[in-house]
Amino acid sequence: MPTRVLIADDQAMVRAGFRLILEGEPDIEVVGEAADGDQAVRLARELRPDVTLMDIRMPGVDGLRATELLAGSGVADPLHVVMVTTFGLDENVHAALRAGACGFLLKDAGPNLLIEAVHAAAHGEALVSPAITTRLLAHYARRDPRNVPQPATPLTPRELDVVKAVARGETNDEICRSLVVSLPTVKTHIGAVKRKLGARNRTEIAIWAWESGLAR
Amino acid sequence: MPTRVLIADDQAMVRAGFRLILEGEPDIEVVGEAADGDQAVRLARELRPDVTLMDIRMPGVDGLRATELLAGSGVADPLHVVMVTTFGLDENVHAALRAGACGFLLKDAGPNLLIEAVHAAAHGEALVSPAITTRLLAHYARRDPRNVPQPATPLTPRELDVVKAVARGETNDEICRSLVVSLPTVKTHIGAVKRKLGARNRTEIAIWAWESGLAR
DNA sequence: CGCTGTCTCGTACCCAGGTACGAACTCTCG
DNA sequence: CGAGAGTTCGTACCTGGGTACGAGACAGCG
Repeated sequence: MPTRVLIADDQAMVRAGFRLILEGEPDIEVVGEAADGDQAVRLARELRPDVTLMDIRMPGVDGLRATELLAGSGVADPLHVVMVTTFGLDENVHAALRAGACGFLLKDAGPNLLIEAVHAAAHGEALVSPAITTRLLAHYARRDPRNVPQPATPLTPRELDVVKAVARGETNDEICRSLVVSLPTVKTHIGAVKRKLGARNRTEIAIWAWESGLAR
Repeated sequence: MPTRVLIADDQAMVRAGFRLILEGEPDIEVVGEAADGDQAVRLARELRPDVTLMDIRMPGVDGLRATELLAGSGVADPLHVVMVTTFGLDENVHAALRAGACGFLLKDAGPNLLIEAVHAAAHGEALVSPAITTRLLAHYARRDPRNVPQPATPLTPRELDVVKAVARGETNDEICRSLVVSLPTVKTHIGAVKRKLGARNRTEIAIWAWESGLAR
């Protein structure tokens, strides 16, 4: 059975273009079109498409809000919305993800990516425009735990325990209770960790834990 | 002028498949094939392709190492390597990005994505397989600063300054010097911040700063 | 004008955090 | 078995962090 797609965009020409591209595919079927967010939500509830192509900028209820509404109302569960927009502003990407979108395309992406994005979304996977992916990767790489300096002598298991506790903001007293040891023991461990990491206080230990991906 | 592509994969069938797919495109030209990492590096230096499709698993020098070598030797500047692999293990993605890769494809991706990935890489952009993108996005969304509870009463500019300093691991003494105020002032501000954030100590302030995206 | 909020500084006190020893016990490993 | 590493605990001491006051200077605002 084909993937059923709903197209939501305020420009009729864009909708027609999308429909033309998608209907060239045998396993994709366009089941409806919406011209604004309100209509998109209503049609999604009625038609239950597998995938919704949603423009961000639309009159009245915009694409982000519409996606939030769909996510909130339990329709389309799980939600397979591919956001489509002309500009790839970071805030939009953030907002789209938060709204539960599954994919993010720029309109200059070309037909192939559109088709692939629909296929991916149908499986619950996500395809993101290359231009945006580049920034996403930069974001990912910058926070690469491997870029964080590792201690010369590795931390022992017990020391890792106290580091995690410190990174949760626990006091020494809380740590000694959660690890079921005495207070001097906690202090000993923290002292060792400080020496190994070159940290000057517990806050620097917490920072290291976050940067290195220990705390999450 | 067409995009010149080098294919590096130890399996002849895979290379032939890639070549077939890519040569169907008018603006893509396959200029060479390599069967291992060593050969890939030598050919890349010699042929100067616009884009290199690089398998991760290859005998001898693997794709990751080869990419590192290319990045280090100044060849292909900027580096346009699309990693190709059968499995999308997180560590591979991480390592590939660190090595300077520009794109990451699973071999089950289909011809369209391969072509689009080459086009994207030629422009310095990145295309990532949907299956991997999904995890990448989860990573991105989980650290969304908007998910962090914001204080009821907003922090004043000066308070934000001390929060940032705390999140850098500075002591009160260092803060009062870097902000050019007295020590009691710093303590006053930190006290106010603690009340507003509901933090019990400076470490929790630092944690909040990292979660909310203030500290980077 | 007086009110309010912010930023600033001071003094005094308390305690959690950090340092510096020493010393058991339990492992593993050569 | 002896050596070393890791974990545990103790005691003593000092400093930095945190709290509780009060108060002056300055800005914007009704």
